Amino acid sequence: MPELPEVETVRRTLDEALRGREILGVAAITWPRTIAAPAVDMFCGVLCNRQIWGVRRRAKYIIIDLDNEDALVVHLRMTGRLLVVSEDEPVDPYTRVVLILNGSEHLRFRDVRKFGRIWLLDRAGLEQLDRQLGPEPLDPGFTAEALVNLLRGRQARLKPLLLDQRLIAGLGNIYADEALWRAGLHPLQTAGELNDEEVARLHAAITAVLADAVARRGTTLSDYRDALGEMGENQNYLAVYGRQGQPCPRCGTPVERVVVAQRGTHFCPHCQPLSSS
DNA sequence: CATTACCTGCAA
DNA sequence: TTGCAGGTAATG
Repeated sequence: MPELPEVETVRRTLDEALRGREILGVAAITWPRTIAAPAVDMFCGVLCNRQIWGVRRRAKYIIIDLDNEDALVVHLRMTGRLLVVSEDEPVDPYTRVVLILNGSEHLRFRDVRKFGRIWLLDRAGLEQLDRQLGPEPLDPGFTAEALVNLLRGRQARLKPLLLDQRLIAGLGNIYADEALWRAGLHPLQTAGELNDEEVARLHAAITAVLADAVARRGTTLSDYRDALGEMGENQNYLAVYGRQGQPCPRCGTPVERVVVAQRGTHFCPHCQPLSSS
């Protein structure tokens, strides 16, 4: 479900709700595989009576910094939600982990498909995670020149490359398609064949698509909600994702859907020609 | 590079 | 009943 804009929106709402708060204990872990590391006993022991410094994001990971320099790291995968609610709120059947906060509230992890994972990592673990991930596309250091260097010599096609978190961190299936549409580039285009002007267009498209979606608090197609349970608005502004058969907003040509690297891929055959330059 | 696995719900 | 879904890791 969630890509960079959704995770960033969860981070912001979570930081507001959790900064300075205390985790008093673990009320329930009803799907233990959610806890990826460490073992559940140690997980609960370390979390008990920890204060929360703040909430950060790296790629699609939520990082909740704790007062002992460990961090609770959460990946929502497809259907995960992190919710701050009153302890009186009924626990719905898809809730997998419940943490008890001071002030009679819960931090709940809800996840229909059980793909989401939570880690309790020390500083070394956080650094290792960071090293596995490519640059943050909304950081100032992510320039068009940086993207030129990342794509140079690459034989892979653009769509799968944009989904590779080791190259650029945070894009997923929605925003990869939206960025390629905005840049006027075909998803099957060989990355290394782009000229500098095309890479500059792709860079501008990636940053604009992500920034716009953050401003609209993410895309809610079904499961995604922020930490207060609110939906996003960006689903009302998608150009091609999920719009196969409907007119391209730029030229009116019907949007096509193909499968690339096992992922549904949406594009405008007129605005996104496959060139061989 | 492609396929499978992890899971459940929902629409066709 | 089948296939598909916003993600990623583990296999050939």
